[in-house]
Amino acid sequence: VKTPLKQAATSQVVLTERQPDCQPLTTPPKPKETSPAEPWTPTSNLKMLITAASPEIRSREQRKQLSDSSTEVLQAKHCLQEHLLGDKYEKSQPSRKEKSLGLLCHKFLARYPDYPSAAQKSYICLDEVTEELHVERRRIYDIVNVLESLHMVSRLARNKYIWHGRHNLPQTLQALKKVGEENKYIQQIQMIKKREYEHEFDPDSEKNEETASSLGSSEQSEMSFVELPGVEFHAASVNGRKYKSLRVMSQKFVMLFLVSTPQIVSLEVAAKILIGEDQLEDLDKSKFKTKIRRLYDIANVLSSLKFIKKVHVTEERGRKPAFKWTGPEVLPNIQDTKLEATSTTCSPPISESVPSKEHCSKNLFPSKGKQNFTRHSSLIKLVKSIENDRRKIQSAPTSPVKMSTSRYLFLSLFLSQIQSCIKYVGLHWAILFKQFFYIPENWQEITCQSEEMQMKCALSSPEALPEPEPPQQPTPSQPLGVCPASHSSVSLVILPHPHSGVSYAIYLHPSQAHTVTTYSPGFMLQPLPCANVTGIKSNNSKVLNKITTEEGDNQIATAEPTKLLAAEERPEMKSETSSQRCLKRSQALQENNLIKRHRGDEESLGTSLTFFPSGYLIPLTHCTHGTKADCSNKERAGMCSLQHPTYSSPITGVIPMTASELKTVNIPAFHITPLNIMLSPNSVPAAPVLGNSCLSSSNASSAQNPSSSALNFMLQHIGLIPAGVQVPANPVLQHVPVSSQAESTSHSSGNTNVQEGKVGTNILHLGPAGLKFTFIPSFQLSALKETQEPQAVTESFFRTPGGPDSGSSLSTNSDGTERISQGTLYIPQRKLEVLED
DNA sequence: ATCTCCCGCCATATG
DNA sequence: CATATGGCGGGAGAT
Repeated sequence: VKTPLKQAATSQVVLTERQPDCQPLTTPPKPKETSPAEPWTPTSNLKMLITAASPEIRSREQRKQLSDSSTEVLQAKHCLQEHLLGDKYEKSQPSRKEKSLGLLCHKFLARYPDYPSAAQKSYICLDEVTEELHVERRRIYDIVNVLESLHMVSRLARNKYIWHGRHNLPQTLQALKKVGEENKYIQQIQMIKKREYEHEFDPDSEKNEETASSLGSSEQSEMSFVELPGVEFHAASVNGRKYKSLRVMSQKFVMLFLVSTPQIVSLEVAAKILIGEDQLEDLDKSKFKTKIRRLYDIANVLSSLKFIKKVHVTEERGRKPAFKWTGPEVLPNIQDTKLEATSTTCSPPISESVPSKEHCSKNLFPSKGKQNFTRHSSLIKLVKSIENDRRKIQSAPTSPVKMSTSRYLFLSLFLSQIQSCIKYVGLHWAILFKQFFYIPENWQEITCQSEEMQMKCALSSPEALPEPEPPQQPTPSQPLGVCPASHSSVSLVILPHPHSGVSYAIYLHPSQAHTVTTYSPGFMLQPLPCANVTGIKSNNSKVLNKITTEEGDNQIATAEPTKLLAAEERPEMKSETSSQRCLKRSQALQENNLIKRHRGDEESLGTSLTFFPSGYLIPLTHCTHGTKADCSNKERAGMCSLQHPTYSSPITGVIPMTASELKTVNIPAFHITPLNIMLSPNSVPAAPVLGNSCLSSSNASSAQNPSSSALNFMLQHIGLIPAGVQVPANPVLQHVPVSSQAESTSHSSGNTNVQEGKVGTNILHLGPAGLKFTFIPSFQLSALKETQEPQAVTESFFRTPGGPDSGSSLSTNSDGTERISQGTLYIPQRKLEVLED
């Protein structure tokens, strides 16, 4: 609530901050260096203030309030000075620092609200900005590019950008994190460090090159811009040039933070990784320097955003500049509604969702330009319909479903899938579902609860890979080569939204659509045995140098609770399997041709199927949480964060279970009765080209996001799956004991009789169409069995590489600043507290 | 000396 | 073709 206000105020001040006569637009003469001996006049006082404040500004951003107030003071002084002294006395020479990109960015950001409401859609006119901020255009580009990489702005046209604020942040970061994981950045970092380490003794040989290339070659030769559905680049044509290098670099940089466990990245490492991606081993000195320069540029902007802050890592080599992530924590890939779900009622406030309907669709279809989507109105209708459902349900007396746990879980999961589909997938699918499924009146309610269940399931999977996982010792249960290229034909890129399942994009490679019939990219929620959990404690600390970090600035180390909060949630589940996932990526070229190929394939496929759910985007975020800014606010650490731990970690006791106890949560495979649905060609939406389509992401997605399984389900169901085809179990689950013995069947809408502890084949007759599903579930509810010792798991999670007694990973310097040793798990205090419960 | 990173030339992309 | 973008790296201020 306060944020907006503050912002408004700030922007005002800042806008007027710059003295009109201050400096000519041209670079002021450098001389200055005024007489050192300055009398204690108001002016000198001011100067002091400026010099004193200036350097800290960036770092001080930590404490928003403080910062703002000081800034204002500063500015006030400034004005005062002006009035008093007028022009004769040239104001303090801008002194490089006052022209820093960071400061500039600060001003830039001050002009716009963090969470612009639908109404106040703010456009950014570069001309105005450059003028008002008194800067060269070039600089603005730097800022805007970085912001664009975070989807905080997007280009509309020449000189025109639109401001999104932080609305997209959760999605963006989540997406970036995912991509980062898929990119094996963790390993790459490891490798760089390792090489560095080995270089000490064997400075000459590039023996490790093989290692590098082995990892590097297979890796994505080129990763393009990560887009967000609904925020795509307007000029689709642009999508495939070397351009936006800064943008991409920025994204990658952020990815590094998001994937590394102590969220600290040194410039050196970052630069190397970012370079290494393009040119293999081009230890070109100049190139490196340039990269560093750029990283500084980016870092400055990110700092202004308070996403990172400068620190220093000290190791044998000495003190190296690095940055620490202090931005919003990326939430685990869980369904939305969790927040609501925690409360007794699961239905989100209607008042919020209704008014933003318009906005919703607006965002969905980026307005002008060729409409990439053509079902504007229908989608609105869909949204409306969904909201109506909500309304009904809300008003309706809630009658908690009574059923056995297993059955409940089963059913709720299923319903949840439906819900997800309807919510995210889009009109056609939604219609199909509404048409063919019988959905209980209180399906929402059930679903909400089920999502909680899902979360539990999902969390139960030990996807935690702390920090240094020696690449050479794969965990036994690790599904290596899980995604054969041939099977990766369906590229499913899902960008979930933590709070509200905004903007999901489904990306299907049409040319290979047929292969879908034989492959179900992970049709399970969160499989994976917990075997991994035990293998989590990582060692291999050898490669890691002891690193301590210290606050880059010498600000008072006021124990900022918010900071801790922000930094916490940390030891959350990191997809271990992700590191093993195939990294196949479609080329930009393919992407560019995507649409065309769509057409062609449509024809070639003939009647069999013409359905390319390539991108229905329903930014429900804006619909249901439009005004939830306060919660997702950057300072959200408080309330929201407090809740996250409950879901973000398997060790918080949500599903307390020991590794041995954790069995399987196997989502049923489906036997699908034929269902031929024909969709008119024009029902095929244009494919939103996602800059980055990871073919293997389907696995990742499904593993992390229940919704993806729903999508898979639909893909199959819609007709991509021939009659009677038995969807092959996902390789990931191979080791899972899928018992499919008894077959208790039941007919009647939604009335399965999955019984606790009993596994069986169930057939569901759903809806008037008589759609028949054969479930071959194997629910082993043991997964949900409550354990009495969550603590055990906890400990195994947080064992430090050096051993249980290697000391706390968090210590304090004499000056009160944090000291973080790399190679150990960074366990924020907050987290520990939570865990202690 | 090293860390930072501003400045603005100039190649490209856009319209 | 005129502009808008933005890659790039020299070199200077900050430490």
